[in-house]
Amino acid sequence: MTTEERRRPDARPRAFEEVLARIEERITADGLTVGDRLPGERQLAEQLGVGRSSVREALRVLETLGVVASQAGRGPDAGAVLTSRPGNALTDLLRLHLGLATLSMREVIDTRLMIEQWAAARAAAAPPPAASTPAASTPAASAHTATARMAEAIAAMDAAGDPAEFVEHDIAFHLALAEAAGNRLITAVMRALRDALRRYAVDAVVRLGDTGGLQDDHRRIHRAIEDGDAGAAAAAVAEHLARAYPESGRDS
Amino acid sequence: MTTEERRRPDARPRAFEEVLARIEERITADGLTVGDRLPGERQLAEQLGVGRSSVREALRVLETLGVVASQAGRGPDAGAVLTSRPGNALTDLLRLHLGLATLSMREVIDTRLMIEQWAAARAAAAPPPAASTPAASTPAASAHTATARMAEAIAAMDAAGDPAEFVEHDIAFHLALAEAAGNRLITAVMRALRDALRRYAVDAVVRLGDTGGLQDDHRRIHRAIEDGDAGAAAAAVAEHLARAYPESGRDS
DNA sequence: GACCAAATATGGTCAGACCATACATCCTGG
DNA sequence: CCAGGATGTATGGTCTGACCATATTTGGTC
Repeated sequence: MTTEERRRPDARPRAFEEVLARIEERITADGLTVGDRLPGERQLAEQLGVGRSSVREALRVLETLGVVASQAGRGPDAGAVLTSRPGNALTDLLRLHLGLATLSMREVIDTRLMIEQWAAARAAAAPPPAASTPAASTPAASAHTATARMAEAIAAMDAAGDPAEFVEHDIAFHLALAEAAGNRLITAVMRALRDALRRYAVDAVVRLGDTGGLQDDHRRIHRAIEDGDAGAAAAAVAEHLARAYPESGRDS
Repeated sequence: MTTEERRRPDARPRAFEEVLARIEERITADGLTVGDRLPGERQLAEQLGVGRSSVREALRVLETLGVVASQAGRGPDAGAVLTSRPGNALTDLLRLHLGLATLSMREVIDTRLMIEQWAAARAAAAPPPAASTPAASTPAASAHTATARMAEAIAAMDAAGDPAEFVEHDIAFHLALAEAAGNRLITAVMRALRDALRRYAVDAVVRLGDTGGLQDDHRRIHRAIEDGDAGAAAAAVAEHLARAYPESGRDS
């Protein structure tokens, strides 16, 4: 009975939390968006009546959450700039909690299965609306629709020389699949899941030996999406994941 | 072309990043787990050859990710203790990126739909294995299986006096639904989604006026899960979410 | 033995200093 | 007038040292 509700439910907020709240307030109130700059650390400290270290801790939190990125030096790009990188936070979150055994590999794999089935069905049901993703997600993909990148990834996997290389393109394939659904939140989660499973995936490929079956699955998924057959797409994904992760990860 | 790849891809790591790596290394290497204590900030600083402020920034990051919790004072519970609260990080992540317009409400709602359909089907397919959740998720739920809590939430919604109260129990219902699937990662994501949508949900209830339809849905979902009918459970969830969020959230 | 006061360990915060970096500015030479 | 380098300066990154707040531990006192 010693450790019972040991949080800080009340407790007056710490200085950096106040800074955090004020910065967030400023973001929503002033309508700040990606690319805008925050005041310098010293200036912010003075404005909010706190020490610079408290400001720094708040900025560190925001950086962890993928909301700001700091750059030293001078000029338009220096200082704390608002960004939008939720992916790193999710990746760190998964890695650390997997390390702490808070999450099991099985749970991560099941989550991935859920996302991919959903994304495949969704991508098949809704054809790419002209310019793929509306907002800034992957600025590099202009003429590249997600399905086209899936096809490229399949070809690259055919040409891959070793398991590690195969997995890299496999990651690209499944990421493109998630992006095809056009949901940035799910894309970010998918990216984090794949990062967490990267090593695991290499082992799986090595264990299988032959990647022919996997490639057959990939082609079937791709075709089902292009044909607009949501049911077939989801089924193909389920088969594929079952082949890649056959009941493994029964730990915990 | 001014802002092109402005990250810090190389750049020698900052001190707090080194601290972060060493702490994570220690966690995995020494097999530290929830409840274990880290050395004090001063001691850690000396061990790693950095200033205390760098240690503090690293701890702030870990706290943001829900891996440690710090407590002042003295005694067994003081200091930085390893915890496991991935939920807060996800909630903050969603809230901030919604504020930055990196994510749209529609994307969040669609993600929620995906999770609930999956969870309902999963919960229906796999009956509760005796003691619901194995690890520490909601320590209060000992004799309470997830489905039992769903029934309780339905009753509480019937008795609710105002929309805010109704939504609170609605949240409990949907959280129990997610927990019924027995995946802690998905439960954590679901909790974050609901927190992000809380205000939105109240508006939706007020707009609907009558909560009878929602309650019918809730009962149908609950019954389908108890009957083990995965298809009916998923369909009921889809209908329910369509009723609650009818094409709204078309922003961005 | 019970109770209260002092010591102490811990995180929280601040102030100031210095370094590294990278753009801005100015000065010089052609 | 322009090109190029030297200097200036604003920014984040880091350390040191100090002090405060809190909560346990310790020890003294009745």
